[in-house]
Amino acid sequence: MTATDPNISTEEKIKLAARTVFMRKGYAATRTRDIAEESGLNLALINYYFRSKENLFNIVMLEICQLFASNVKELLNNSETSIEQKIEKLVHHYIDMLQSNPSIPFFILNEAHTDPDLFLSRIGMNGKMEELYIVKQWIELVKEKELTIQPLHIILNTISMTVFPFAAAPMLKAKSNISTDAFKLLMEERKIMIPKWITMMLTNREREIQ
Amino acid sequence: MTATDPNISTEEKIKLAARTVFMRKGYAATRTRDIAEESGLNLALINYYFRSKENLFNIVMLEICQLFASNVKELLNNSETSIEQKIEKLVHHYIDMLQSNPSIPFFILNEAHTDPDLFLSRIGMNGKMEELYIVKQWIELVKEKELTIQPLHIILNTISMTVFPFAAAPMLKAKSNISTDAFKLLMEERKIMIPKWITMMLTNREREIQ
DNA sequence: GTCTATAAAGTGATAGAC
DNA sequence: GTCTATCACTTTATAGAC
Repeated sequence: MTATDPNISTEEKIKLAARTVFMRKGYAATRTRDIAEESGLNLALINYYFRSKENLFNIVMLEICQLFASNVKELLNNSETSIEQKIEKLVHHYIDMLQSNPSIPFFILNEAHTDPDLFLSRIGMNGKMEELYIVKQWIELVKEKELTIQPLHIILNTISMTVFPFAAAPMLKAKSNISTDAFKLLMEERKIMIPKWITMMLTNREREIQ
Repeated sequence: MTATDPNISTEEKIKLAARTVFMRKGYAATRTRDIAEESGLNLALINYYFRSKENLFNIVMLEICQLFASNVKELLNNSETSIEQKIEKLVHHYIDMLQSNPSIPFFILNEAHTDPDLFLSRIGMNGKMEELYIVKQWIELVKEKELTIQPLHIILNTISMTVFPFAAAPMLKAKSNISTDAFKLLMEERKIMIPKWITMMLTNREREIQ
């Protein structure tokens, strides 16, 4: 399904083209002419269907952010799964999703950097981290295993190791001689490895790694 | 030292203001008027001193990228230090530098995403990763300890856990109730923890973590 | 609904006074 | 060197023909 497919509506064509260009260049660097060109349609149709560039952007961004945040809150708030299971599911979910949409981290960081509060309200993640079930589980685990580590470190480590490689992929591809296919394989490896590394951090007592 | 300090030259004031605004908003979203306002000076002076917005940007970006890349290549290519020492130095170097310049990761990712090759040639890191001494050390270590892990994973993990939190800081501050000071302390903790986590990944044989 | 032509506003750059 | 005023061009948005 591309923006020039004859079987989809004009409105949808514009939205698909906008999604492509906004993700590639960010809001400010994107011209409505770029979107018109990408969609193979006329410039005036953008305003006919979406009233303004900003309105079109808000619609596109909302969809991307919902994709990025979908299931994650529920996953972390599930009282039926263990911490290890949550982390494994989270890592799989993000890597699978980012393999198909590798520009999302760049896009998200860009928007979050420009206006963090607006961004978070848009993706419906207003709830504080502290209220999630996984945090309660973590506090229990820390007590039980006599760990001194903060849950925030583990959350940061999980998200960092999972998401950052996609954001850094353009540099990585230029700096090492890694191809797009090799990068995909690398991330498939990480899908297995990251939960193991996190488990290591979780099961080793601090004095054992000093 | 700010852009409105009366003791520095007009040229330097413009460069400082440009640095601030370009880092905050990226190239495309920055207007020369924003830089003039930030510096407390007149719009025309930007072109008087720097000829064009693009030229000013190139100068500012070069300085930021050199700051970002300074010593890193030498550090990773040093044949006198162990892998663990290299990682510890690298993590300390980046966290110290990013504590003072927290917008750099956003800026770097933004530019690298827009034009990776141009970016890499600008910061003088054209050499391939494979040629660095640390990679040779790693291959030796993998053989010796019977690890099956790729060095690239460890490099990615180190950079991810170190740099990504700064890129994600705006979201983190909005989502958890963490303050700017608490974030600084968190990163000081990570300066100690990250090398330990990496050492764990390095010293545990794969079968032991399965 | 879709197009061409154009208005309206924004933005980088410069001329010329001081 | 520094400022005001303005040009030249780009870009968003709209009017109006089909």
